[in-house]
Amino acid sequence: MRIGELSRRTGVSVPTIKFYVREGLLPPGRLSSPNQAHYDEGHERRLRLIRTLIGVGGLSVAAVADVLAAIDDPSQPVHKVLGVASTSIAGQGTDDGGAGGKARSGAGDGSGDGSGDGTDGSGNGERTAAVRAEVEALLARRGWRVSPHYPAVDSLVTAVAAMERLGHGDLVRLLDAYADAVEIIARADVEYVAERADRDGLVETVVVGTLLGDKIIAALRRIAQVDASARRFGD
Amino acid sequence: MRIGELSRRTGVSVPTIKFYVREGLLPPGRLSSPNQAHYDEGHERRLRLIRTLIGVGGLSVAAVADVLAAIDDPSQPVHKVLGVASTSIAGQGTDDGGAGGKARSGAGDGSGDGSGDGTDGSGNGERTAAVRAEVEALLARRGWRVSPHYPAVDSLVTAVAAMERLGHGDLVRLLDAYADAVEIIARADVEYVAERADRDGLVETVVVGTLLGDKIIAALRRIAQVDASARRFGD
DNA sequence: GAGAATGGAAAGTAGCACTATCCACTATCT
DNA sequence: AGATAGTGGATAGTGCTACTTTCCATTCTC
Repeated sequence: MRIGELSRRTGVSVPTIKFYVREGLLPPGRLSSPNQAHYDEGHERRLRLIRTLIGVGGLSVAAVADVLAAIDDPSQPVHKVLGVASTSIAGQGTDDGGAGGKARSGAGDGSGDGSGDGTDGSGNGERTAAVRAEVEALLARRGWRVSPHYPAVDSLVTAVAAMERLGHGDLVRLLDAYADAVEIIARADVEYVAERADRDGLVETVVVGTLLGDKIIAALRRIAQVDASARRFGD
Repeated sequence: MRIGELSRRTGVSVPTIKFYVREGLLPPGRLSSPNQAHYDEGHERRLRLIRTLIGVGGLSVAAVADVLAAIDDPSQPVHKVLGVASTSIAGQGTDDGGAGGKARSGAGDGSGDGSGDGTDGSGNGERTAAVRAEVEALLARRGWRVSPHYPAVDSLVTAVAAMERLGHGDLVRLLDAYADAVEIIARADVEYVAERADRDGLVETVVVGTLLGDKIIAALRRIAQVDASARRFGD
């Protein structure tokens, strides 16, 4: 098929498709003449994936490029790809919290206010270190064997530290219940992956399952909260 | 304190603070003279919350404005605020999936591409309806009593539909395990809220706990996946 | 009373995700 | 063979968001 049909089938405009090709999200079509290219269902599939990652997954175009590059690289082990996917998600949402002053720009900065300590938000550095220790204690308590450099550990530390900074440190008590719950989820995730021997598109499945899975879990939590609340306090 | 100190304490630049005041995220300081205003710890607290919502929570400035307005309105029941928070999160991530073409704008919409069906991506409308039925069956099976108009239900439907569209409909089988897990989480959440009688700042706690809680749960899931995977397949 | 800080308004900027416009072709219909 | 629509490739432009910069007439602080 040619670009027009690809556009019609996916609902993505022709200029946008061209844009994705330029950005390296979508491989170019196969040229049959200097200005005539053909696209196949692989392109269509990929394009749908891109739109979902951007639209439902909330990733930026650059993040999608990273994720897709990792998916396409057959030498990447699955967990590495997942790492890329996690940090790509995180890239648009897990950062800062009241320290330096820049959250989205990232131009020159150069550690402008690198005063020894104290002058800033609220002795941020040591706080984060304390939280990190707390988190590592949790992992040890759980017997979860994971490298402390795994990006998700950083996300966890960032989020917990943010809670404490806001004066909601009490919420940390919920972490053990969350860990219980998450074990169930992770077991199901891994079980699902384990039972399909076909490695074809497995990496994509993992990425989709993880990214969209997060959205699903968040939505289910809201719904379950409503129900639990109704149950606890009577209708 | 004056704006300079507020800035120093929180690490947010003076112009940015002014910007937040203009946008209605932060109430203006109390004027003592025509050009001299005072800010208190309430402002500081609020400013930290804003930065966290934007930075860690990934909300847009407009979404933060909505959430804060809901938090501040004492006539809003907690679940309504949560609804606003959910949709504010969703606003930057749960939409589209391959149909209309715009994903981030959201200006006038008015159900723009209401073509009967077919011409578009892949008979999207009926698919979504089927998914919705599936989701409602899940809720019924679980005995979760929640209005089907609750925004989280829409998010859930959107995410599941996106999975199916990508050819990963199999993943839906994980939903029951997720539901089990999420019940644990929601019970803990509600329990936590229930045991603090002080309604002071309770709404804020719920919002923070929900928004940051999602990040925490996602991070924990990644970590637990790594562990479960190692356990399943041997080191 | 001099220099720094403040409030308020308005204009400017950087990044992002597209979108529009061109151009020289090619495909297809008639 | 000619008209019309579609194509690849490149460059420029658009709209939106989240700030920044620049002003200026005060006001605080030393």
